[in-house]
Amino acid sequence: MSQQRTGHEAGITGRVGAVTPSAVLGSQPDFPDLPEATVARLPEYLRALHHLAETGHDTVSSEGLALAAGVNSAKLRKDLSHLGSYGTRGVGYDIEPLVGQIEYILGLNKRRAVALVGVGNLGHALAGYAGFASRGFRIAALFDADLTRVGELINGIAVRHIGDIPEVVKSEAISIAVLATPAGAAQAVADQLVAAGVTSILNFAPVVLNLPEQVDVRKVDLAVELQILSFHEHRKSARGAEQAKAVARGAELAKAVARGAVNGSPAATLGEVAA
Amino acid sequence: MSQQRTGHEAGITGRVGAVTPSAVLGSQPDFPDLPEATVARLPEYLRALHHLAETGHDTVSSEGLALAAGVNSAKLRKDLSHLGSYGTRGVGYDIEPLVGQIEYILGLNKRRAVALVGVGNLGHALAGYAGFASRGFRIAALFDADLTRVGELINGIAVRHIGDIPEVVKSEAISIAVLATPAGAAQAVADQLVAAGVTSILNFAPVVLNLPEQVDVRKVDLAVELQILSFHEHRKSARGAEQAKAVARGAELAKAVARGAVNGSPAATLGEVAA
DNA sequence: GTATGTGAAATGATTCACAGCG
DNA sequence: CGCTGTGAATCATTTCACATAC
Repeated sequence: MSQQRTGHEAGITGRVGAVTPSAVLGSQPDFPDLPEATVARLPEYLRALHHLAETGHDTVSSEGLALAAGVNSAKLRKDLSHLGSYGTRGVGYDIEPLVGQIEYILGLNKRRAVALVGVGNLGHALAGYAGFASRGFRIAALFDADLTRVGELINGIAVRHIGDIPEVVKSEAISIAVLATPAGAAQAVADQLVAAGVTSILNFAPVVLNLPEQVDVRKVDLAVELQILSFHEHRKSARGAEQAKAVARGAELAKAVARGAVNGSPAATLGEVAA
Repeated sequence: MSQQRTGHEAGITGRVGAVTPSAVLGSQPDFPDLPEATVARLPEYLRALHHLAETGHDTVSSEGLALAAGVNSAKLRKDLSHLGSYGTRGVGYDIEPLVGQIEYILGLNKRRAVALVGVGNLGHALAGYAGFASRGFRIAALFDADLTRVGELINGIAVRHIGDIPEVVKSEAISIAVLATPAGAAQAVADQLVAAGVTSILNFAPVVLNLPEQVDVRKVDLAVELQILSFHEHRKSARGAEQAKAVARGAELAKAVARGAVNGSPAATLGEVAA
Protein backbone atom coordinates (compact mmCIF):
# COMPACT_ATOMS: atom_id res chain seq x y z
CA MET A 1 0.00 0.00 0.00
CA SER A 2 2.99 2.19 0.47
CA GLN A 3 3.79 1.56 -3.20
CA GLN A 4 1.39 4.06 -4.67
CA ARG A 5 -0.93 3.24 -7.53
CA THR A 6 -0.49 5.50 -10.47
CA GLY A 7 -3.57 5.88 -12.58
CA HIS A 8 -3.53 3.06 -15.08
CA GLU A 9 -2.44 -0.08 -13.50
CA ALA A 10 -3.50 -3.42 -14.69
CA GLY A 11 -4.14 -4.91 -18.02
CA ILE A 12 -1.22 -3.72 -19.98
CA THR A 13 1.44 -5.86 -20.98
CA GLY A 14 3.99 -6.20 -23.62
CA ARG A 15 6.90 -4.36 -24.91
CA VAL A 16 6.56 -1.23 -26.89
CA GLY A 17 7.40 -1.64 -30.53
CA ALA A 18 7.55 -5.35 -31.05
CA VAL A 19 7.92 -6.56 -34.60
CA THR A 20 9.43 -3.95 -36.82
CA PRO A 21 12.41 -4.06 -39.11
CA SER A 22 14.58 -2.89 -36.24
CA ALA A 23 13.56 -5.99 -34.33
CA VAL A 24 15.30 -7.99 -37.00
CA LEU A 25 18.39 -5.85 -36.91
CA GLY A 26 18.36 -5.21 -33.15
CA SER A 27 16.73 -2.14 -31.67
CA GLN A 28 18.39 1.23 -32.11
CA PRO A 29 20.60 2.31 -29.23
CA ASP A 30 18.90 5.71 -29.28
CA PHE A 31 15.43 4.24 -29.13
CA PRO A 32 15.34 1.11 -27.03
CA ASP A 33 12.33 -1.15 -26.65
CA LEU A 34 10.92 -0.38 -23.23
CA PRO A 35 8.47 -2.45 -21.22
CA GLU A 36 5.19 -0.59 -21.01
CA ALA A 37 5.38 -0.69 -17.21
CA THR A 38 8.70 1.11 -17.35
CA VAL A 39 7.37 3.78 -19.70
CA ALA A 40 4.58 4.53 -17.27
CA ARG A 41 7.09 5.14 -14.49
CA LEU A 42 9.56 7.31 -16.38
CA PRO A 43 7.49 10.49 -15.95
CA GLU A 44 7.49 9.90 -12.21
CA TYR A 45 11.27 9.51 -12.17
CA LEU A 46 11.56 12.65 -14.22
CA ARG A 47 9.48 14.63 -11.78
CA ALA A 48 11.51 13.36 -8.86
CA LEU A 49 14.77 14.17 -10.63
CA HIS A 50 13.68 17.72 -11.38
CA HIS A 51 12.80 18.14 -7.76
CA LEU A 52 16.19 16.83 -6.66
CA ALA A 53 17.98 19.10 -9.14
CA GLU A 54 16.08 22.10 -7.81
CA THR A 55 17.07 21.25 -4.27
CA GLY A 56 20.74 21.31 -5.18
CA HIS A 57 21.61 17.68 -5.88
CA ASP A 58 23.98 16.60 -8.64
CA THR A 59 23.81 12.87 -8.13
CA VAL A 60 21.42 10.48 -6.45
CA SER A 61 21.56 6.81 -5.51
CA SER A 62 19.02 4.31 -6.76
CA GLU A 63 17.80 4.12 -3.20
CA GLY A 64 17.29 7.86 -2.97
CA LEU A 65 15.59 8.26 -6.31
CA ALA A 66 13.40 5.24 -5.68
CA LEU A 67 12.25 6.78 -2.42
CA ALA A 68 11.42 10.06 -4.12
CA ALA A 69 9.51 8.30 -6.87
CA GLY A 70 7.63 5.87 -4.65
CA VAL A 71 9.06 2.62 -5.98
CA ASN A 72 11.68 0.21 -4.70
CA SER A 73 15.28 0.49 -5.74
CA ALA A 74 15.50 -2.79 -7.62
CA LYS A 75 12.68 -1.76 -9.89
CA LEU A 76 14.20 1.62 -10.43
CA ARG A 77 17.59 0.17 -11.36
CA LYS A 78 16.01 -2.28 -13.75
CA ASP A 79 13.98 0.49 -15.36
CA LEU A 80 16.98 2.77 -15.78
CA SER A 81 19.11 -0.05 -17.08
CA HIS A 82 16.77 -0.17 -20.09
CA LEU A 83 17.78 3.37 -20.99
CA GLY A 84 21.45 2.50 -21.10
CA SER A 85 23.86 3.18 -18.32
CA TYR A 86 23.69 6.51 -16.57
CA GLY A 87 24.96 5.45 -13.20
CA THR A 88 28.37 5.11 -11.62
CA ARG A 89 28.93 2.08 -9.44
CA GLY A 90 29.73 3.03 -5.91
CA VAL A 91 28.28 6.51 -6.46
CA GLY A 92 24.86 6.76 -8.06
CA TYR A 93 23.28 8.53 -11.01
CA ASP A 94 24.29 11.88 -12.46
CA ILE A 95 21.05 13.79 -12.41
CA GLU A 96 21.55 16.10 -15.35
CA PRO A 97 22.32 13.60 -18.11
CA LEU A 98 19.67 11.27 -16.74
CA VAL A 99 17.05 14.01 -16.97
CA GLY A 100 18.16 14.64 -20.53
CA GLN A 101 17.89 11.00 -21.48
CA ILE A 102 14.44 10.52 -19.97
CA GLU A 103 13.16 13.70 -21.60
CA TYR A 104 14.54 12.53 -24.90
CA ILE A 105 12.91 9.11 -24.60
CA LEU A 106 9.59 10.66 -23.66
CA GLY A 107 9.79 12.98 -26.64
CA LEU A 108 9.83 16.08 -24.48
CA ASN A 109 12.70 17.88 -26.21
CA LYS A 110 10.25 19.75 -28.29
CA ARG A 111 7.19 21.17 -26.60
CA ARG A 112 4.19 19.29 -27.96
CA ALA A 113 1.03 20.99 -29.14
CA VAL A 114 -2.17 19.64 -27.62
CA ALA A 115 -5.80 20.22 -28.52
CA LEU A 116 -8.48 20.15 -25.85
CA VAL A 117 -12.07 19.41 -26.79
CA GLY A 118 -14.92 20.21 -24.43
CA VAL A 119 -14.59 23.28 -22.25
CA GLY A 120 -17.26 22.41 -19.74
CA ASN A 121 -16.66 22.06 -16.05
CA LEU A 122 -13.65 19.77 -16.27
CA GLY A 123 -12.33 20.93 -19.64
CA HIS A 124 -12.18 24.49 -18.44
CA ALA A 125 -10.05 23.45 -15.49
CA LEU A 126 -7.77 21.37 -17.67
CA ALA A 127 -7.31 24.28 -20.06
CA GLY A 128 -5.98 26.29 -17.16
CA TYR A 129 -3.91 23.53 -15.59
CA ALA A 130 -0.40 24.90 -15.16
CA GLY A 131 1.14 21.43 -14.99
CA PHE A 132 0.66 20.89 -18.70
CA ALA A 133 2.64 23.98 -19.62
CA SER A 134 5.38 23.34 -17.09
CA ARG A 135 5.88 19.74 -18.10
CA GLY A 136 6.30 19.86 -21.83
CA PHE A 137 2.97 20.70 -23.39
CA ARG A 138 1.32 23.66 -24.99
CA ILE A 139 -2.44 23.87 -25.26
CA ALA A 140 -2.60 24.97 -28.86
CA ALA A 141 -6.34 24.90 -29.40
CA LEU A 142 -9.64 24.68 -27.55
CA PHE A 143 -12.83 23.37 -29.09
CA ASP A 144 -16.44 23.05 -28.05
CA ALA A 145 -19.67 22.10 -29.76
CA ASP A 146 -21.64 24.78 -27.96
CA LEU A 147 -21.80 27.91 -30.13
CA THR A 148 -22.44 30.11 -27.11
CA ARG A 149 -18.99 29.20 -25.79
CA VAL A 150 -17.19 29.73 -29.08
CA GLY A 151 -15.07 32.86 -28.93
CA GLU A 152 -14.66 32.72 -25.16
CA LEU A 153 -11.07 33.30 -24.10
CA ILE A 154 -9.53 30.82 -21.65
CA ASN A 155 -5.99 31.49 -20.55
CA GLY A 156 -5.55 33.66 -23.61
CA ILE A 157 -6.81 31.06 -26.08
CA ALA A 158 -10.09 31.47 -27.91
CA VAL A 159 -12.52 28.57 -27.97
CA ARG A 160 -13.31 27.46 -31.51
CA HIS A 161 -16.11 25.36 -32.87
CA ILE A 162 -15.49 21.64 -33.30
CA GLY A 163 -16.20 22.13 -36.98
CA ASP A 164 -12.80 23.82 -37.17
CA ILE A 165 -10.98 20.73 -35.94
CA PRO A 166 -9.67 19.59 -39.33
CA GLU A 167 -8.29 22.98 -40.23
CA VAL A 168 -6.68 23.79 -36.88
CA VAL A 169 -5.24 20.34 -36.18
CA LYS A 170 -3.46 20.49 -39.51
CA SER A 171 -2.26 24.08 -39.29
CA GLU A 172 -0.95 23.62 -35.75
CA ALA A 173 0.44 20.14 -36.44
CA ILE A 174 -1.37 18.71 -33.44
CA SER A 175 -0.98 15.00 -32.77
CA ILE A 176 -2.27 14.78 -29.18
CA ALA A 177 -5.78 15.63 -28.02
CA VAL A 178 -7.48 15.75 -24.64
CA LEU A 179 -11.14 14.77 -24.69
CA ALA A 180 -13.31 16.32 -21.99
CA THR A 181 -16.70 16.17 -23.67
CA PRO A 182 -19.85 14.55 -22.30
CA ALA A 183 -19.91 10.79 -22.77
CA GLY A 184 -22.43 10.94 -25.55
CA ALA A 185 -20.30 13.14 -27.77
CA ALA A 186 -16.94 11.51 -27.16
CA GLN A 187 -16.91 8.87 -29.90
CA ALA A 188 -17.97 11.26 -32.66
CA VAL A 189 -15.45 13.88 -31.59
CA ALA A 190 -12.71 11.27 -31.35
CA ASP A 191 -13.49 10.14 -34.88
CA GLN A 192 -13.17 13.70 -36.11
CA LEU A 193 -9.89 14.19 -34.30
CA VAL A 194 -8.45 11.03 -35.76
CA ALA A 195 -9.67 11.92 -39.24
CA ALA A 196 -7.89 15.25 -38.83
CA GLY A 197 -4.61 13.55 -37.99
CA VAL A 198 -4.55 13.15 -34.20
CA THR A 199 -2.79 9.94 -33.18
CA SER A 200 -2.96 10.06 -29.37
CA ILE A 201 -5.96 10.79 -27.17
CA LEU A 202 -6.31 11.33 -23.46
CA ASN A 203 -9.94 10.52 -22.76
CA PHE A 204 -11.77 11.85 -19.71
CA ALA A 205 -15.21 10.84 -20.96
CA PRO A 206 -16.58 7.69 -19.34
CA VAL A 207 -16.88 5.64 -22.52
CA VAL A 208 -14.70 3.14 -24.31
CA LEU A 209 -13.56 4.65 -27.59
CA ASN A 210 -13.50 2.58 -30.69
CA LEU A 211 -10.59 3.77 -32.81
CA PRO A 212 -8.06 2.39 -35.25
CA GLU A 213 -5.20 0.28 -33.90
CA GLN A 214 -2.54 2.89 -34.49
CA VAL A 215 -4.20 5.51 -32.30
CA ASP A 216 -3.04 5.48 -28.69
CA VAL A 217 -5.76 6.07 -26.16
CA ARG A 218 -5.38 6.56 -22.45
CA LYS A 219 -8.41 6.87 -20.28
CA VAL A 220 -8.82 8.71 -17.01
CA ASP A 221 -12.13 8.08 -15.29
CA LEU A 222 -12.42 9.97 -12.05
CA ALA A 223 -15.37 7.98 -10.73
CA VAL A 224 -13.54 4.73 -11.48
CA GLU A 225 -10.67 5.83 -9.28
CA LEU A 226 -13.03 6.48 -6.40
CA GLN A 227 -14.78 3.16 -6.97
CA ILE A 228 -11.49 1.32 -6.68
CA LEU A 229 -10.83 3.11 -3.40
CA SER A 230 -14.36 2.25 -2.35
CA PHE A 231 -13.59 -1.41 -2.91
CA HIS A 232 -10.64 -1.15 -0.60
CA GLU A 233 -12.73 0.62 2.02
CA HIS A 234 -15.31 -2.10 1.78
CA ARG A 235 -12.64 -4.74 2.08
CA LYS A 236 -11.03 -3.06 5.07
CA SER A 237 -14.30 -3.01 6.95
CA ALA A 238 -15.18 -6.56 5.92
CA ARG A 239 -11.77 -7.72 7.09
CA GLY A 240 -12.24 -5.85 10.30
CA ALA A 241 -15.42 -7.82 10.94
CA GLU A 242 -13.69 -11.02 9.86
CA GLN A 243 -10.83 -10.35 12.22
CA ALA A 244 -13.24 -9.99 15.11
CA LYS A 245 -14.97 -13.24 14.25
CA ALA A 246 -11.58 -14.87 13.77
CA VAL A 247 -10.54 -14.13 17.29
CA ALA A 248 -13.41 -16.27 18.44
CA ARG A 249 -12.54 -18.93 15.88
CA GLY A 250 -8.92 -18.86 17.03
CA ALA A 251 -9.64 -20.97 20.07
CA GLU A 252 -11.55 -23.52 17.98
CA LEU A 253 -8.77 -23.68 15.44
CA ALA A 254 -6.12 -24.23 18.09
CA LYS A 255 -8.06 -27.15 19.45
CA ALA A 256 -8.52 -28.59 15.98
CA VAL A 257 -4.80 -28.34 15.28
CA ALA A 258 -4.02 -30.04 18.55
CA ARG A 259 -6.30 -32.90 17.51
CA GLY A 260 -4.47 -33.08 14.15
CA ALA A 261 -7.67 -32.28 12.27
CA VAL A 262 -6.16 -29.44 10.26
CA ASN A 263 -3.60 -29.85 7.50
CA GLY A 264 -0.31 -28.02 7.30
CA SER A 265 2.29 -27.14 9.86
CA PRO A 266 0.55 -26.29 13.11
CA ALA A 267 3.16 -23.65 13.91
CA ALA A 268 2.70 -21.84 10.61
CA THR A 269 -1.05 -22.04 10.85
CA LEU A 270 -1.16 -20.63 14.31
CA GLY A 271 1.40 -18.01 13.33
CA GLU A 272 -0.91 -16.76 10.59
CA VAL A 273 -3.86 -16.59 12.88
CA ALA A 274 -1.84 -14.70 15.41
CA ALA A 275 -0.50 -12.24 12.83
CA MET B 1 -3.56 -0.39 -28.80
CA SER B 2 -7.19 -1.21 -29.20
CA GLN B 3 -7.14 -2.42 -25.61
CA GLN B 4 -7.44 0.92 -23.90
CA ARG B 5 -5.19 1.92 -21.02
CA THR B 6 -7.05 2.85 -17.93
CA GLY B 7 -5.31 5.22 -15.63
CA HIS B 8 -3.10 3.19 -13.34
CA GLU B 9 -1.47 0.46 -15.18
CA ALA B 10 1.79 -0.99 -14.16
CA GLY B 11 3.44 -1.74 -10.92
CA ILE B 12 0.75 -3.33 -8.95
CA THR B 13 0.62 -6.85 -8.26
CA GLY B 14 -0.77 -9.22 -5.77
CA ARG B 15 -4.03 -10.31 -4.52
CA VAL B 16 -6.10 -8.11 -2.34
CA GLY B 17 -6.19 -9.25 1.24
CA ALA B 18 -3.42 -11.76 1.42
CA VAL B 19 -2.61 -13.09 4.85
CA THR B 20 -5.55 -12.77 7.16
CA PRO B 21 -7.30 -15.35 9.26
CA SER B 22 -9.72 -15.96 6.44
CA ALA B 23 -6.79 -17.01 4.26
CA VAL B 24 -6.26 -19.87 6.65
CA LEU B 25 -9.87 -20.89 6.62
CA GLY B 26 -10.57 -20.12 2.98
CA SER B 27 -11.92 -16.76 1.88
CA GLN B 28 -15.52 -15.84 2.54
CA PRO B 29 -17.91 -16.54 -0.31
CA ASP B 30 -19.36 -13.06 0.09
CA PHE B 31 -16.00 -11.37 -0.04
CA PRO B 32 -13.65 -13.21 -2.35
CA ASP B 33 -9.97 -12.37 -2.77
CA LEU B 34 -9.75 -10.57 -6.07
CA PRO B 35 -6.64 -9.94 -8.14
CA GLU B 36 -5.89 -6.24 -8.10
CA ALA B 37 -6.05 -6.18 -11.89
CA THR B 38 -9.59 -7.50 -11.74
CA VAL B 39 -10.66 -4.93 -9.16
CA ALA B 40 -9.45 -2.15 -11.43
CA ARG B 41 -11.64 -3.43 -14.25
CA LEU B 42 -14.84 -3.99 -12.29
CA PRO B 43 -15.90 -0.33 -12.41
CA GLU B 44 -15.58 -0.43 -16.19
CA TYR B 45 -17.77 -3.53 -16.38
CA LEU B 46 -20.26 -1.86 -14.12
CA ARG B 47 -20.47 1.20 -16.33
CA ALA B 48 -20.94 -0.95 -19.42
CA LEU B 49 -23.64 -3.00 -17.69
CA HIS B 50 -25.55 0.09 -16.65
CA HIS B 51 -25.42 1.29 -20.21
CA LEU B 52 -26.69 -2.03 -21.51
CA ALA B 53 -29.49 -2.09 -18.94
CA GLU B 54 -30.55 1.41 -19.96
CA THR B 55 -30.68 0.37 -23.59
CA GLY B 56 -33.10 -2.41 -22.79
CA HIS B 57 -30.92 -5.50 -22.42
CA ASP B 58 -31.56 -8.20 -19.84
CA THR B 59 -28.66 -10.47 -20.62
CA VAL B 60 -25.34 -10.10 -22.37
CA SER B 61 -22.71 -12.53 -23.59
CA SER B 62 -19.11 -12.35 -22.43
CA GLU B 63 -18.27 -11.28 -25.95
CA GLY B 64 -20.78 -8.44 -25.90
CA LEU B 65 -19.85 -7.15 -22.46
CA ALA B 66 -16.16 -7.43 -23.24
CA LEU B 67 -16.67 -5.31 -26.33
CA ALA B 68 -18.54 -2.67 -24.37
CA ALA B 69 -15.87 -2.58 -21.70
CA GLY B 70 -12.87 -2.60 -24.02
CA VAL B 71 -11.32 -5.89 -22.99
CA ASN B 72 -11.27 -9.35 -24.54
CA SER B 73 -13.81 -11.95 -23.61
CA ALA B 74 -11.43 -14.42 -22.00
CA LYS B 75 -10.26 -11.78 -19.56
CA LEU B 76 -13.80 -10.76 -18.81
CA ARG B 77 -14.91 -14.32 -18.11
CA LYS B 78 -11.94 -14.93 -15.86
CA ASP B 79 -12.65 -11.71 -13.97
CA LEU B 80 -16.33 -12.50 -13.49
CA SER B 81 -15.56 -16.06 -12.48
CA HIS B 82 -13.85 -14.61 -9.41
CA LEU B 83 -17.14 -13.11 -8.27
CA GLY B 84 -18.90 -16.43 -8.36
CA SER B 85 -21.08 -17.60 -11.16
CA TYR B 86 -23.53 -15.15 -12.68
CA GLY B 87 -23.65 -16.57 -16.16
CA THR B 88 -25.67 -19.28 -17.86
CA ARG B 89 -23.81 -21.53 -20.29
CA GLY B 90 -25.19 -21.23 -23.74
CA VAL B 91 -26.84 -17.92 -22.89
CA GLY B 92 -24.75 -15.27 -21.17
CA TYR B 93 -24.95 -13.13 -18.06
CA ASP B 94 -28.10 -11.79 -16.40
CA ILE B 95 -27.42 -8.10 -16.18
CA GLU B 96 -29.38 -7.21 -13.09
CA PRO B 97 -27.91 -9.61 -10.55
CA LEU B 98 -24.47 -9.04 -12.00
CA VAL B 99 -24.79 -5.29 -11.49
CA GLY B 100 -25.87 -5.99 -7.94
CA GLN B 101 -22.93 -8.23 -7.23
CA ILE B 102 -20.35 -5.83 -8.66
CA GLU B 103 -21.85 -2.92 -6.76
CA TYR B 104 -21.78 -4.96 -3.61
CA ILE B 105 -18.15 -5.95 -4.09
CA LEU B 106 -17.16 -2.36 -4.81
CA GLY B 107 -18.92 -1.22 -1.67
CA LEU B 108 -21.37 0.94 -3.59
CA ASN B 109 -24.53 -0.15 -1.83
CA LYS B 110 -24.28 2.76 0.46
CA ARG B 111 -23.39 6.11 -1.02
CA ARG B 112 -19.97 7.05 0.30
CA ALA B 113 -19.11 10.45 1.70
CA VAL B 114 -16.04 12.07 0.21
CA ALA B 115 -14.06 15.12 1.26
CA LEU B 116 -12.35 17.29 -1.31
CA VAL B 117 -9.40 19.43 -0.30
CA GLY B 118 -8.18 22.28 -2.49
CA VAL B 119 -10.79 24.20 -4.45
CA GLY B 120 -8.45 25.84 -6.94
CA ASN B 121 -8.74 25.43 -10.66
CA LEU B 122 -8.98 21.66 -10.71
CA GLY B 123 -10.60 21.16 -7.31
CA HIS B 124 -13.41 23.48 -8.25
CA ALA B 125 -14.13 21.41 -11.34
CA LEU B 126 -14.00 18.17 -9.39
CA ALA B 127 -16.41 19.54 -6.82
CA GLY B 128 -18.89 20.07 -9.62
CA TYR B 129 -18.22 16.81 -11.43
CA ALA B 130 -21.57 15.11 -11.88
CA GLY B 131 -19.97 11.69 -12.37
CA PHE B 132 -19.13 11.43 -8.68
CA ALA B 133 -22.72 11.89 -7.61
CA SER B 134 -24.14 9.61 -10.27
CA ARG B 135 -21.73 6.80 -9.55
CA GLY B 136 -21.98 6.28 -5.86
CA PHE B 137 -20.38 9.22 -4.10
CA ARG B 138 -21.45 12.29 -2.23
CA ILE B 139 -19.13 15.23 -1.84
CA ALA B 140 -19.75 15.81 1.84
CA ALA B 141 -17.21 18.54 2.50
CA LEU B 142 -14.93 21.01 0.75
CA PHE B 143 -11.79 22.44 2.30
CA ASP B 144 -9.21 25.02 1.36
CA ALA B 145 -6.29 26.70 3.10
CA ASP B 146 -7.10 30.07 1.57
CA LEU B 147 -9.28 32.07 3.97
CA THR B 148 -10.61 34.22 1.14
CA ARG B 149 -12.23 31.12 -0.35
CA VAL B 150 -13.71 29.87 2.88
CA GLY B 151 -17.47 30.34 2.90
CA GLU B 152 -17.76 30.22 -0.88
CA LEU B 153 -20.60 27.98 -2.03
CA ILE B 154 -19.80 25.40 -4.69
CA ASN B 155 -22.68 23.24 -5.85
CA GLY B 156 -24.50 24.10 -2.68
CA ILE B 157 -21.64 23.18 -0.35
CA ALA B 158 -19.72 25.75 1.62
CA VAL B 159 -15.94 25.70 1.55
CA ARG B 160 -14.47 25.30 5.01
CA HIS B 161 -11.00 25.93 6.31
CA ILE B 162 -8.59 23.00 6.46
CA GLY B 163 -8.38 23.58 10.19
CA ASP B 164 -11.88 22.12 10.39
CA ILE B 165 -10.80 18.81 8.88
CA PRO B 166 -10.69 16.83 12.13
CA GLU B 167 -14.13 17.94 13.22
CA VAL B 168 -15.90 17.53 9.88
CA VAL B 169 -14.27 14.23 8.89
CA LYS B 170 -15.46 12.76 12.17
CA SER B 171 -18.94 14.20 12.15
CA GLU B 172 -19.58 13.18 8.55
CA ALA B 173 -17.85 9.79 8.95
CA ILE B 174 -15.69 10.44 5.90
CA SER B 175 -13.16 7.78 4.95
CA ILE B 176 -12.26 8.85 1.41
CA ALA B 177 -10.65 12.14 0.43
CA VAL B 178 -9.74 13.75 -2.86
CA LEU B 179 -6.59 15.85 -2.76
CA ALA B 180 -6.41 18.70 -5.25
CA THR B 181 -4.01 21.02 -3.49
CA PRO B 182 -0.77 22.45 -4.86
CA ALA B 183 2.12 20.00 -4.68
CA GLY B 184 3.77 21.79 -1.80
CA ALA B 185 0.77 21.47 0.50
CA ALA B 186 -0.23 17.91 -0.33
CA GLN B 187 1.83 15.96 2.18
CA ALA B 188 0.82 18.12 5.15
CA VAL B 189 -2.85 18.00 4.20
CA ALA B 190 -2.70 14.25 3.67
CA ASP B 191 -1.21 13.84 7.13
CA GLN B 192 -4.07 15.84 8.61
CA LEU B 193 -6.65 13.83 6.73
CA VAL B 194 -5.18 10.57 7.91
CA ALA B 195 -4.93 11.81 11.47
CA ALA B 196 -8.63 12.69 11.26
CA GLY B 197 -9.51 9.17 10.17
CA VAL B 198 -9.39 9.13 6.38
CA THR B 199 -8.15 5.78 5.05
CA SER B 200 -8.26 6.27 1.27
CA ILE B 201 -6.91 9.18 -0.76
CA LEU B 202 -7.20 10.06 -4.40
CA ASN B 203 -4.24 12.31 -5.04
CA PHE B 204 -4.14 14.79 -7.92
CA ALA B 205 -1.08 16.63 -6.64
CA PRO B 206 2.14 15.72 -8.43
CA VAL B 207 3.99 14.37 -5.39
CA VAL B 208 4.49 10.97 -3.87
CA LEU B 209 2.73 10.86 -0.54
CA ASN B 210 4.33 9.22 2.41
CA LEU B 211 1.61 7.66 4.50
CA PRO B 212 1.06 4.67 6.76
CA GLU B 213 0.72 1.23 5.14
CA GLN B 214 -2.96 0.89 5.83
CA VAL B 215 -3.92 4.02 3.90
CA ASP B 216 -4.78 3.39 0.26
CA VAL B 217 -3.52 6.00 -2.11
CA ARG B 218 -4.26 6.33 -5.79
CA LYS B 219 -2.56 8.96 -7.84
CA VAL B 220 -3.81 10.73 -10.94
CA ASP B 221 -1.22 12.92 -12.58
CA LEU B 222 -2.56 14.62 -15.67
CA ALA B 223 0.82 15.64 -17.01
CA VAL B 224 2.10 12.09 -16.58
CA GLU B 225 -0.70 10.81 -18.79
CA LEU B 226 0.29 13.21 -21.54
CA GLN B 227 3.94 12.33 -21.15
CA ILE B 228 3.15 8.67 -21.69
CA LEU B 229 1.27 9.59 -24.85
CA SER B 230 4.20 11.76 -25.86
CA PHE B 231 6.48 8.74 -25.58
CA HIS B 232 4.24 6.85 -27.97
CA GLU B 233 4.20 9.78 -30.37
CA HIS B 234 7.96 9.93 -30.25
CA ARG B 235 8.18 6.22 -30.85
CA LYS B 236 5.75 6.33 -33.75
CA SER B 237 7.77 8.98 -35.51
CA ALA B 238 11.06 7.25 -34.73
CA ARG B 239 9.68 4.01 -36.10
CA GLY B 240 8.44 5.84 -39.13
CA ALA B 241 11.94 7.05 -39.82
CA GLU B 242 13.32 3.57 -39.10
CA GLN B 243 10.85 2.07 -41.50
CA ALA B 244 11.98 4.40 -44.24
CA LYS B 245 15.62 3.56 -43.63
CA ALA B 246 14.71 -0.11 -43.44
CA VAL B 247 13.29 -0.06 -46.93
CA ALA B 248 16.72 0.94 -48.16
CA ARG B 249 18.35 -1.67 -45.94
CA GLY B 250 15.94 -4.27 -47.24
CA ALA B 251 17.84 -4.68 -50.46
CA GLU B 252 21.14 -5.01 -48.60
CA LEU B 253 19.67 -7.53 -46.22
CA ALA B 254 18.26 -9.61 -49.04
CA LYS B 255 21.67 -9.77 -50.63
CA ALA B 256 23.28 -10.72 -47.33
CA VAL B 257 20.79 -13.52 -46.81
CA ALA B 258 21.43 -14.78 -50.30
CA ARG B 259 25.11 -14.93 -49.43
CA GLY B 260 24.30 -16.84 -46.24
CA ALA B 261 25.79 -14.09 -44.08
CA VAL B 262 22.73 -13.68 -41.86
CA ASN B 263 21.51 -16.22 -39.34
CA GLY B 264 18.04 -17.63 -39.14
CA SER B 265 15.56 -18.80 -41.69
CA PRO B 266 15.85 -16.59 -44.76
CA ALA B 267 12.13 -16.83 -45.41
CA ALA B 268 11.19 -15.68 -41.93
CA THR B 269 13.70 -12.89 -41.94
CA LEU B 270 12.55 -11.53 -45.24
CA GLY B 271 8.96 -11.95 -44.13
CA GLU B 272 9.54 -9.71 -41.17
CA VAL B 273 11.25 -7.06 -43.20
CA ALA B 274 8.40 -7.10 -45.65
CA ALA B 275 5.75 -6.85 -42.93
C1' DG C 1 -25.45 -26.08 -30.36
C1' DT C 2 -23.63 -22.39 -27.76
C1' DA C 3 -21.32 -19.74 -24.45
C1' DT C 4 -19.56 -20.11 -19.71
C1' DG C 5 -16.01 -21.44 -16.45
C1' DT C 6 -11.41 -23.00 -15.81
C1' DG C 7 -7.08 -25.74 -15.80
C1' DA C 8 -2.75 -25.23 -18.18
C1' DA C 9 0.52 -22.61 -20.88
C1' DA C 10 2.54 -18.42 -22.14
C1' DT C 11 3.85 -13.97 -21.31
C1' DG C 12 5.12 -10.11 -18.55
C1' DA C 13 6.64 -7.75 -14.30
C1' DT C 14 8.86 -7.73 -9.99
C1' DT C 15 12.09 -9.11 -6.71
C1' DC C 16 16.23 -11.41 -5.24
C1' DA C 17 20.91 -11.66 -4.72
C1' DC C 18 25.33 -10.97 -6.17
C1' DA C 19 29.11 -10.28 -9.69
C1' DG C 20 31.72 -6.63 -11.09
C1' DC C 21 33.00 -1.87 -11.66
C1' DG C 22 34.56 2.52 -9.99
C1' DC D 1 33.79 -0.70 0.08
C1' DG D 2 29.42 0.80 -1.99
C1' DC D 3 26.30 0.87 -5.43
C1' DT D 4 25.01 -0.22 -10.08
C1' DG D 5 23.60 -3.51 -13.47
C1' DT D 6 21.68 -7.91 -14.36
C1' DG D 7 20.89 -12.99 -14.68
C1' DA D 8 17.83 -16.16 -12.29
C1' DA D 9 13.78 -17.03 -9.53
C1' DT D 10 9.33 -15.76 -8.26
C1' DC D 11 4.98 -13.99 -8.77
C1' DA D 12 0.97 -12.02 -11.36
C1' DT D 13 -1.65 -11.59 -15.38
C1' DT D 14 -3.21 -12.80 -19.74
C1' DT D 15 -4.38 -15.97 -23.17
C1' DC D 16 -5.52 -20.47 -24.94
C1' DA D 17 -8.44 -24.15 -25.62
C1' DC D 18 -11.81 -27.19 -24.24
C1' DA D 19 -14.78 -29.82 -20.89
C1' DT D 20 -19.02 -28.75 -19.00
C1' DA D 21 -23.64 -27.25 -18.33
C1' DC D 22 -27.62 -25.39 -20.04
